[in-house]
Amino acid sequence: MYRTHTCGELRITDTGKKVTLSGWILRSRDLGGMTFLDLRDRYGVTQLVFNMESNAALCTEARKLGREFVIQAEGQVAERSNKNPKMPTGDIEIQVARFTILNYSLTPPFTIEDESDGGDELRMKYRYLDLRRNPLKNNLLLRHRMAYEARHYFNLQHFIEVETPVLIKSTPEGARDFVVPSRVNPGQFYALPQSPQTFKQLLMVAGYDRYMQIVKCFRDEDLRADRQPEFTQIDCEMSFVHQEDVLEMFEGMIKHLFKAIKVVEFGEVFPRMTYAEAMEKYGNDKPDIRFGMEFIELTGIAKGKGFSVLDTANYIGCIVASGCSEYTRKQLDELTEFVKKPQIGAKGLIYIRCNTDGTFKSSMDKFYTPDDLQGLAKAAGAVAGDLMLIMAGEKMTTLRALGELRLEMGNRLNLRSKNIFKPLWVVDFPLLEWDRETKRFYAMHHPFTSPKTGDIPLLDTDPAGVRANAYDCVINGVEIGGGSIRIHEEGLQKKMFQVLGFTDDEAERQFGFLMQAFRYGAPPHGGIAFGFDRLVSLFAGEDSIRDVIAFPKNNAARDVMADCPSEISDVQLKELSIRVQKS
RNA sequence: GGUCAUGUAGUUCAGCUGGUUAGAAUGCCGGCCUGUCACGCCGGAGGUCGCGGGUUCGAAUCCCGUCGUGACCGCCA
Repeated sequence: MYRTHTCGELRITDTGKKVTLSGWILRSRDLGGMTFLDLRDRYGVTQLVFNMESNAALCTEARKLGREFVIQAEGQVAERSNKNPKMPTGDIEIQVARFTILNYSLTPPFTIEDESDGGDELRMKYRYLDLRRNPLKNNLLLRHRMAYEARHYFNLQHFIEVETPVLIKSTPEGARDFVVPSRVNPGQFYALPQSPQTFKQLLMVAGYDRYMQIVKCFRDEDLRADRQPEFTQIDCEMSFVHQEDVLEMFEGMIKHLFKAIKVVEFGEVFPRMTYAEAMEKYGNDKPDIRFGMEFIELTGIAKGKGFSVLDTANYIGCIVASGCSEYTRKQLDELTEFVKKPQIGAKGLIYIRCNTDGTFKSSMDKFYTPDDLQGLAKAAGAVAGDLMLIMAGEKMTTLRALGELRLEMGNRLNLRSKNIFKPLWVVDFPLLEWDRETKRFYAMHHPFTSPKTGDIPLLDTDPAGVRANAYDCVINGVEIGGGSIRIHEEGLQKKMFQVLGFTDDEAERQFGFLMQAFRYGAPPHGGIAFGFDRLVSLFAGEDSIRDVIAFPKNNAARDVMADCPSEISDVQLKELSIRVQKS
């Protein structure tokens, strides 16, 4: 028997017990006459004590143990004369009678402590050592509990988890597919699923009614802090539901997780905001509503003073930063630089200081009298002590830029606390998006999303104006999940493919099996998929989903620990009938 | 594909406008220490300054290229 107890469970009430513990040496403190070792396992840390007086030979041996050696120690639980209130086991220690080295360890390249001295790159290379640290361990435990609680909720709601295939048919729509060559079908490829979309719809056709799956999905696109090539979704689908039924069910799941894991309760239903409203007020389809600072449009009243920047703009909007009228020239310059970054691309930034003495100071004083400025301030609801930040230009571009500025101000003013959670549903997304490069419409969500019934006639006259039965769950400015009510009639689905520029042949070749299934009694259905990694990182307060994934890929989609991807042998290539172009 | 940042002991970093032997902390090794818990004290080892080229009397420092890493834009139905 390697252990009778874990390193996290012994307390003062266990004093006197003979116990055996196994674990890793966290650190040792050699005081000469006595030596203390901190023994760590998944459950905690327990202090082992060795004394020269009582057992010189053993104590001498214990001094030689290095960091991260794996040992098994037998001894008696004793009350400490000097207790350590900082650790749960701090009232006791083990007076070791005997120990065995189960394994040696090289000195780890960084310290296995909460505040490690290791950099990102190194910790990624030795991920298994990094995972020994509490922050990552706690994240993985949190992840486990969240998956467990999600399944618990869905089980109570009569959902069943069904596994869908990982080797599936490639389709050109949407993200780039990862492909897998088929050995027995030379020259042909599977794709890894970007999501189990078609399969969950087929499960609805099959009558399974309420489906969920915590499932790996794959997208061969560039990475971000919140994007990995393989990621996990909580994928769900329901039959005989309208949009409201779906929102209610999955809002319930989110609320359950918050209640069970974070002990946070939301009294009322999550706010609903249309896509149009989100863009108008926040310049963003995933607004962070932990703070206000909503846009105020000034297009109608700010023009006509001879300031060409405003006069030629088809949109003028502002945000009001309360209490920021004292911003220095340097701070204003920084904000201007911020919006002029190529990623944001604004031409400039106009400010109006609403001074506490009732006067106004603006970067456009040359064109606007104090009365004019007062008028603008009044329209924006700015009061003495506030700073108005104004942007103008082409409407969509300006809204987006103002949205970025709003988030930046939120950061600067510490309005984005990680301990506050503000969820909402963004609804009524456009069905289609025009792509300038390929000169065609793409489905904003996916091609199976149903249009709002009233907007169906617009499919022929004004496709861009068609709204979809599509919704996103947004928390703190993070898109946590998205879904839609699907098309379940063959006719409408055909129409949709037509609008997307598919010929009947192409539609048949790529989605024939789904279209065929729809001919056999597809029920009305809809669903949603949550980004599980993002949800966990939100709960964990982490900025990157890498911190909640056991073995993530780096920026360049590489596993630096395993050095993957890597080349394969000529034999493998030949078997797969693949020839690699040497560059 | 693009923009920005970054690369210096095992590790995390400092090293100003170019100037003699490249520093600190931590880790590691050795010594001392009987109540530590980030133990303490003393001593020691450890660096081709990512790589290649250039400018210069002289380059960790300036320039060009390249590679690695990170953030973002494009991309992500």
